[in-house]
Amino acid sequence: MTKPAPRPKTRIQRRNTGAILEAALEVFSAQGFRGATLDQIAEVAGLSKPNLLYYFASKEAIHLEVLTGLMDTWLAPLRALDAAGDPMEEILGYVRRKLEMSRDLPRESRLFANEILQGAPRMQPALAGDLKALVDEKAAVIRGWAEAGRIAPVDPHHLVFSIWALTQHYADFDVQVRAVLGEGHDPFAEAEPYLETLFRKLLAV
Amino acid sequence: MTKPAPRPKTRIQRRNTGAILEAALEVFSAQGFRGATLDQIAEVAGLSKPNLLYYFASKEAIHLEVLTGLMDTWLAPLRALDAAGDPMEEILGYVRRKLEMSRDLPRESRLFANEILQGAPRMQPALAGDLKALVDEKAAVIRGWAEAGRIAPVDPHHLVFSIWALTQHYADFDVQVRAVLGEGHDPFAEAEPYLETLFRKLLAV
DNA sequence: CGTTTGTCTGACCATCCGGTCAGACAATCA
DNA sequence: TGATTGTCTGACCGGATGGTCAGACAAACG
Repeated sequence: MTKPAPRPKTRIQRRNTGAILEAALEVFSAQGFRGATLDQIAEVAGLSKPNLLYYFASKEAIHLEVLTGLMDTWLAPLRALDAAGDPMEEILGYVRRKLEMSRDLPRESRLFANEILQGAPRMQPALAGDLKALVDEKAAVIRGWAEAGRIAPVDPHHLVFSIWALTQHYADFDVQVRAVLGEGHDPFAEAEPYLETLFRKLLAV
Repeated sequence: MTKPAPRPKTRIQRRNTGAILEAALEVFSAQGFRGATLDQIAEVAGLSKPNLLYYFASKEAIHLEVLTGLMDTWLAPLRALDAAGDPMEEILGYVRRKLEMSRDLPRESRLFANEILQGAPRMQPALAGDLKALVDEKAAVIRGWAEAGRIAPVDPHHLVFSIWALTQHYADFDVQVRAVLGEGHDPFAEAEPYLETLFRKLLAV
């Protein structure tokens, strides 16, 4: 057979591509794209390097697949923001879900952070495309709430940025947060009420 | 003469070490430590690779020198927080200075972000040492203000984290912010009044 | 059972990259 | 001016790393 391995078809393919993507997430998120090596990923996945390259065309291809495969998960919390719900509870719920993702999926957060820090060389289109569309849509919802006087007037885009910044900070800069707090702290447990208060005050009419 | 080049002594040494550190900041901040190469730094600095290694012992040594050399600049805004000043104006001033640093010194911001994202392998001691000490000191000041009823009660450490997160986000995730906002926006100009409002509401008694 | 299709690997290659070194070249100064 | 000290480079080295390939091996299926 020729080189391009078809997408998950057989049982073995599903298992191995899954193991590779999981291992790649582990390694890429910890070392960045350039810092990660195929040998590391192969070892974590429990496969040989040539076997990785039997399933994926290149290191680039693995990275891209991890990135795109995680986009849906990553944007789900924002998608769940419901125009029909109560404004304050919807936004606070979004904050809470994002903070939980930072706590439970820090590798995903760091993976995206690494990519964007380097100028998003492999994600530029997705940012200006799907992401912008989604944010614009939800920003319109938030603007509607503000204009109806149901929350305080705020710039909806920068509100979203501030939610991203404040929640992802606890995943991306985890070592710094823990170093500054010292022993005996649970950053996420402390951040939750802090952020709830912050956004309640910001949005109260 | 032996290998270790003495610290800036002659005119030429000062000029070249300066050019190297400037070039290293440029390259390390854009590519991360692992992604940067000595050839790139040498080219940006206008020197040959062996000449870099005449002035610095290794790639590691250059990186460490850039990092430590920038710490003072980086922490200056927080150091300037004055216990004797007006609480609200002091904190808003700190926010403004940090945002200006994100705008004017984005390379420095990304350099630190890269380092911390990778687990701060070369900065752990500085974080748990000088940085923690400085933050603890200023946190005590803020706690004092809160207990005196001059600002609303807040967790001072997480207040500092939120200032870092919100301001550095505009430097570190610049491409994402610009992609989502689209053409015709000045992220920093928009962020300034947004952040001022946010912190005014958070801290108002 | 044999054939076809799919899975896997050891050995290998080319390139990149951090780092070395002998010695050329330039500045300084007695 | 000659000697000393400081600056710089071309050529080279060894290890790491992404990627290839011929063929061994296993599963599926008629």
